[in-house]
Amino acid sequence: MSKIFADIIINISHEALDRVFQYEVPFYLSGHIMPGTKVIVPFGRGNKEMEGYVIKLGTEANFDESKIKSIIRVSEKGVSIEGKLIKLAWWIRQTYGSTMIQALKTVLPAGEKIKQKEERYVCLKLPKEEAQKAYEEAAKKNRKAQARLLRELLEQDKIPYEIATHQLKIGRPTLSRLEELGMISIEAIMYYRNPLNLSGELLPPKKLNEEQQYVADTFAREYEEGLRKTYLLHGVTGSGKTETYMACIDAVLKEGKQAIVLIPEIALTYQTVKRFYQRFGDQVCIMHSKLSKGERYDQMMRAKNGEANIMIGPRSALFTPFENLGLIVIDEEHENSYKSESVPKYHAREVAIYRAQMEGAAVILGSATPSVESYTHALQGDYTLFKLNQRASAGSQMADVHIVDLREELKNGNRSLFSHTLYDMINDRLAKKEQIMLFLNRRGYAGFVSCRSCGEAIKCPHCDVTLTAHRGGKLVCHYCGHQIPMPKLCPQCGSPYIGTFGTGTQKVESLVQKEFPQARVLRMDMDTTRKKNSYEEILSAFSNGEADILIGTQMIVKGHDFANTTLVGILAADMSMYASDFRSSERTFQLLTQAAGRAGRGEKAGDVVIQTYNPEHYSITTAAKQDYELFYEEEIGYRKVLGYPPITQMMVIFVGCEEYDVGKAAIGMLGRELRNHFQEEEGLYVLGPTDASITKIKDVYRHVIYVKHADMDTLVRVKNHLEKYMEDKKIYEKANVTFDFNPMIGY
DNA sequence: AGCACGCCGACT
DNA sequence: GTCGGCGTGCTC
Repeated sequence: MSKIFADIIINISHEALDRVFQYEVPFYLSGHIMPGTKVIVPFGRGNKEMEGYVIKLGTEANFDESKIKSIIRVSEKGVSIEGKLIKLAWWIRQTYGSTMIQALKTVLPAGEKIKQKEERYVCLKLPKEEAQKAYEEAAKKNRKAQARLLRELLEQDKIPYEIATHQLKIGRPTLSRLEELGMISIEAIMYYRNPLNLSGELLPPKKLNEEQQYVADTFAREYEEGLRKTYLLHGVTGSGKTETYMACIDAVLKEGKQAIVLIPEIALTYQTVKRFYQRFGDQVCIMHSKLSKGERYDQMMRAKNGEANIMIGPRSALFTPFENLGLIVIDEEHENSYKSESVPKYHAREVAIYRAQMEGAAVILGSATPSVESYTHALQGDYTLFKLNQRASAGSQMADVHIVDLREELKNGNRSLFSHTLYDMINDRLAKKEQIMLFLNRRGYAGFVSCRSCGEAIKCPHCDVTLTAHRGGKLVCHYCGHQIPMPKLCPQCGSPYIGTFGTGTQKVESLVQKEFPQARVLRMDMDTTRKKNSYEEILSAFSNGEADILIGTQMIVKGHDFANTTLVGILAADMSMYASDFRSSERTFQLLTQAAGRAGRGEKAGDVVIQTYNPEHYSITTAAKQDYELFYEEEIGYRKVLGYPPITQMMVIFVGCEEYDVGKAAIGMLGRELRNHFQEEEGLYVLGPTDASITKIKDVYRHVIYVKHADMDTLVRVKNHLEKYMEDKKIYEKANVTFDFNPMIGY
């Protein structure tokens, strides 16, 4: 029988965390040891007994076998939260493809070490006179390091650890020796900051309507019975999903458990968080990408120490180290931001369900426009489906939706951005002092520059995309940020007849100002929200009535309720439908539905105008009717016919390389190996290798292979085989290879 | 992080 | 010579 080796991370909060150490698993422990298990191992020259976590088991030794020691025993503490998270990291690594280190970095609380450095101080323990004596003695006896440190400590009795080691050049062993002698102490000063600084009175829960109450009651009953299910809460915009979540969280807290609430980054605003604070007070903590590392660490520690019971945050909050996790809520579960863009490319929904299973927690997914994946699971009975069909606040009703055919407008000689319908309605609302939102789906549409003589669009020299015209005569690449001044002549043929096509938000803004000079206009897009709180500022300015018209991209359709907004104009609804991936119709439907849901949140009725060149496309007609089921039927039909997720599972093998030929050779090898090794595999479908549709980004050439199969397990097997193959052939050294399962973006 | 090793100046 | 302080590097 062959030996079993375990890769182990030693439990020390140092850079050593970046390395794994291999130990042998003695036969009497085999079966007791798996990824996540905390074990005691002999470490270092003195074979000091150290705690470590097992992250992987295998039969191969990657180290001089004679030097490999054995695990002493399983740590009696059992699998703690770190162990669970490490096991989760292992699952993520297996499922999505990445190194263990990459997986660990996504899972373990970031900034642990950084925080310690910031907060650690060297303090003087002796009274002044004794310290003075000690200093003189040290100086006399040639204990230079001690003397340096003591002189400094006599002036200020507390110096940051970093200063001591770097500026005063005191070695770490010296400090610990002095600490042992009782002359100094090394203290980590901990204090928790509350980043939102919300205090004030708690508000009693809002009265739930019948539908909400039914959901909350059913959930609470099943939870008390010990059932841990995944629920899909399909609630129309404005149906009060948040109140319903809070009622469910209440039920979980009553059982002494903790809850994680995932929210898309963009919706994580003061308003949202405030509602949770008002209901649950100090039990709430938040994660936010704009918090500093230290602040984030504080929040994670509060969670770990049981000082907080509810964590609200984006994707990464999923890894909150709660010891007693009882519920994970994913709000707006269809959002793209739940899929990680970097390796490991995990989906928060799938990881949430796995973590919940592992720790005995329930999951609630909520959306007005559930992802096709989740709805399919719900129909199959994997998830329990709840529906909220009514708007929560009485008197608020669904808006009237008008579809305008832009082709007709064009025929009638209207070449402007605004159809007659929209133009009239804007004037009407301006007269009534009601507010208007204009939504432009800018992706792939913002003003690009092309030559009328040769037809060439001006491209970024580093990326295979057209540059976007910005105000002030600059052309900007939205992928790498490259900027050039607007050329006078076509770089291809030298013709002076070059011009801007398409419309960006900046252009819409100036057109609106020209057409409606009396209106006060606010614009919100990537450019105006780059600053720290500008997103909040713009929205609250609009909410306070400081502007009549808000122009923006996707980000204006999420979350916020503006009672006085009675008109939403979608200037060009088609633009997300021609993207190269299979989710484009779904995305269009979601966007339009969410945008339409912005109108008429108050007591006044609202109107939505959708301008489109494809008025008969199902994602537009069904969004206009706010009919999710109808959309779903159409969409799932297409996915079935074309073999796309969730009917068929899909894996993208992506190769990025600065040299085109090297990348092409690498992906060619993968393609051949894939076809050879799996030619017997029933139902496996391979497309490619081929150049990605955007062939170059930031000077990196992109190649892809698409692999499809009905079972995800088969695709994971393919991935595992290729990972091994790449290691053997050293392909990783030549090119960057990543895997993406059921991608959210086109390649 | 802890431990050993090897370097270097001071003192019996 | 040798002792003790100090920095460096390694740990499966």
